[in-house]
Amino acid sequence: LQAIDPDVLLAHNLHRFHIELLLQRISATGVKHWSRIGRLRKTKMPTSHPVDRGAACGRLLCDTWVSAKELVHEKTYTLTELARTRLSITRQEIDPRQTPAKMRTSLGLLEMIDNACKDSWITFELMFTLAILPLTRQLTELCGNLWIRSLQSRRAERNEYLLLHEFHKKKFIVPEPYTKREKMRLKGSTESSSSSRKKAQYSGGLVLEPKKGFYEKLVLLLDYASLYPSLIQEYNICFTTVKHWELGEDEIPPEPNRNTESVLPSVIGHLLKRRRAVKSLLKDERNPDLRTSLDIRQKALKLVANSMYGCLGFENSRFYCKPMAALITALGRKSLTTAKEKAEMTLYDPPVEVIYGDTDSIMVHTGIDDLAKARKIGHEIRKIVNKPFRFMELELDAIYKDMLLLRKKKYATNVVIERDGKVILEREVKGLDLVRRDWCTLSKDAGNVLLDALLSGQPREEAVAKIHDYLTDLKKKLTANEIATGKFIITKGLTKDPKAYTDAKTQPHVQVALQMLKEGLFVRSGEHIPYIIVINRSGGTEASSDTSLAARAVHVSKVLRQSEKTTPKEKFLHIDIEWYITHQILPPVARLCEPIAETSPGQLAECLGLDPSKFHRTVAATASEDIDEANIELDRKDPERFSDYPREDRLPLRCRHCQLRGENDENETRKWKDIFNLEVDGAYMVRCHNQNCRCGNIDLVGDNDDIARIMNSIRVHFRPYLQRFYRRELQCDDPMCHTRTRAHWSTKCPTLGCQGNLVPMYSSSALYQQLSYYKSLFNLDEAEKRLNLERTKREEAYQIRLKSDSKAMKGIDLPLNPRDGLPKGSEKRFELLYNFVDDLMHTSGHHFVNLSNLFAFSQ
DNA sequence: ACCGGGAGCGC
DNA sequence: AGGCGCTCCCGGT
Repeated sequence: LQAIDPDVLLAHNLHRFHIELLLQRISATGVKHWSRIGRLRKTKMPTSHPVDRGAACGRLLCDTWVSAKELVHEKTYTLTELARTRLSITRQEIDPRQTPAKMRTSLGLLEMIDNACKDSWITFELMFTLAILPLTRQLTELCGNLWIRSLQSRRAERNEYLLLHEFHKKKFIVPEPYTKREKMRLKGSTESSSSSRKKAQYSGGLVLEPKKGFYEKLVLLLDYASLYPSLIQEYNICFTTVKHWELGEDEIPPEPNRNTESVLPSVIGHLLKRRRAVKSLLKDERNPDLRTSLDIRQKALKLVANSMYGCLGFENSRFYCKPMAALITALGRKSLTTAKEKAEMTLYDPPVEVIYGDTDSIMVHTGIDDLAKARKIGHEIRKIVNKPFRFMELELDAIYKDMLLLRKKKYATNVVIERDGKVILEREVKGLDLVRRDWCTLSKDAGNVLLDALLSGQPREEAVAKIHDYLTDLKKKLTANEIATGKFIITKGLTKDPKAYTDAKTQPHVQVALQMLKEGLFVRSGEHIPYIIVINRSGGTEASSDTSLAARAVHVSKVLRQSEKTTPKEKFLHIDIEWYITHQILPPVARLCEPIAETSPGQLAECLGLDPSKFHRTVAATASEDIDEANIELDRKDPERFSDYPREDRLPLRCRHCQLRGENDENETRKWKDIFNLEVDGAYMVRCHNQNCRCGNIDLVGDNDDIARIMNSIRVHFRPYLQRFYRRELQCDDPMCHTRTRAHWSTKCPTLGCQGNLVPMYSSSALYQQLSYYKSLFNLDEAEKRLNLERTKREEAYQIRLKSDSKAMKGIDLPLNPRDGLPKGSEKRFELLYNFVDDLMHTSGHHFVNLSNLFAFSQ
């Protein structure tokens, strides 16, 4: 160090590991002049917090772990992972427990040295790839703080310096920071739980209730550009204008006077203006080096502007001001609400619908497929919303195609991207289980397969079939032990040191961490613990205390290491396949399929080889309701129940003769009448009613061609009913509540404060009724019953009329049997058609009542 | 059935 | 060593 005298010390995890390690080794081995790791001669080596005590003062300390956490979004920030994702390098890891053994052989030692060199190089590349030094330098120049502090990612401090400089320049007196004692006193009075996250001190962003479902038409994403910074400008929010000093606890201050521009808005405005300028320079710049540097500059400006709000709500900040933070979020909520309302006030055909929104964005379902039209709608909404604002700007950020909206902050979609006139779709997944590290790869793989199927644009039935096949196959592979151990790894982070947990025994990752400590490994807060759940291995004689989940968690390395061994006796750790299916695969898979009407949790469970009846509970309310409804219909054996069946739901069959000969008038009577038009023409079955028709009013099902034609007509006629049912739209049964939403399994009304239940707008019993209607058209026995009934009625009417009117016509000239007058073989053809509808009913059976025994399809 | 701790997302 | 909002799992009561 003395010879090289570097300006920068670099390492991955420098602050929490390397500096301390260096000093520890220096003191252990008695190396002289320890303070040469810095540039100031010091005598006493600090025992703790060497960086804060200035042990390395005079040099910049660049910690790629710290910087990566601020600059890029990753699932985990180990050097191995960053090398993989950022540099596409596979880094070799060495188990620290192997170190002593390696150090004993020269070959092992060389390997260790080689490894250390490679790690240094990776860290170097990472620093350059992330542009850590130029970016932090920009931040430092902007805010006027120390560079080394920017490298430590202290946003609050950066912010503090920026404001200090600004207020000082304008001759303001700045607030003194609290002293240690004052902080202690404040904390003591308000009490605080040292452990987990604090309760929120004020309300934040508004999240609109999502209209859950699957959207096949285009969806617009409109969002406010830099919402909080532009709110500060728009409403002139400043320490000098918001009357935070005359407020009670939890009061939201009134909107400040907007006619002047105060300090904070001008600082923000300055930052945003400079960013716009840099961005426009970037647009025309061709030199790649300059482009990189300009891009870094615009990023830094954005970072500073965006972090202002967060620091206002930060209790330890010098410029902490809760009322201002609360006012900003309140205005943000208002802005989002007005954007939603204005979007919904537009008059488009079909009407657009705001299906979701979070803090600064609204998602608008256009109901159309035309990209250009959708974009136009987006820009029109944008214009309406932006009209009253001076600074705030709603932008059309993206257009989505095929969107699965599951819950607040959880959705998946394809983003429509136009590149060189071509349209490309790019997957975007937010918040779903499959983007979280605490689900095993197996579970995430399944999730991705499901999304591939659902968002591929193929028909829903096909997608669902693929999903069922995949799950069935997955189950097969799992039972056959064909899945790699690595797929079962679950990773969870420690937020505390393992020994600090009060409920350690209930948490798998804490249990594993404690086990690691026992084995002499370093484990501390912030570490990610990879583990696998194995089968309870208590032999029976021992007390079975290790049946709890936490006790069945084992560190990955143990499972992997044992699989290398050959002796079967030593393979005592068995992955708990059953647990993975029921806890890691089924729940996320079922959640993804919630809006998909073509399947159900029971069916998904069945594919995975589970007892579907056990998963009825999750859907109990909806399913049982449907079963009851359908049963009521079944119990009603009223032969006349379709006599007043709505005209629009009836099957419109036409006589092929009239049609072909052009003998049809506009008159509806030329249509084939179905049997239920009793009042018109008696209870005959399907005859042409055109008196002049060449068919001679013979029966509709004259030959085999007719059968094929009718079957097709039924298919075509039935499709929209099935589709309506598939959409599974629900509405609240509370007459005061007009909530409508798409299907999900909960029957509670999603509207806040409403206690109503959701009922299907098109229920399974309605669908069932439709099928029953088709069936009745071809049921000769039922027709006979109806004829008999009708005859009795007419006879009675005749008797009554006879008493009062001697000239009454008899009018009971009905055939005795519906089979009368039918051409030869018709009866058989009716049977064929009847069976056809019956089949249709059975194949749709499972859609009606999730796996109930109503249709006994389990065979 | 309800509650709180813990984790990890979204914005 | 910025903020709050929102699931989701688990165990305890």
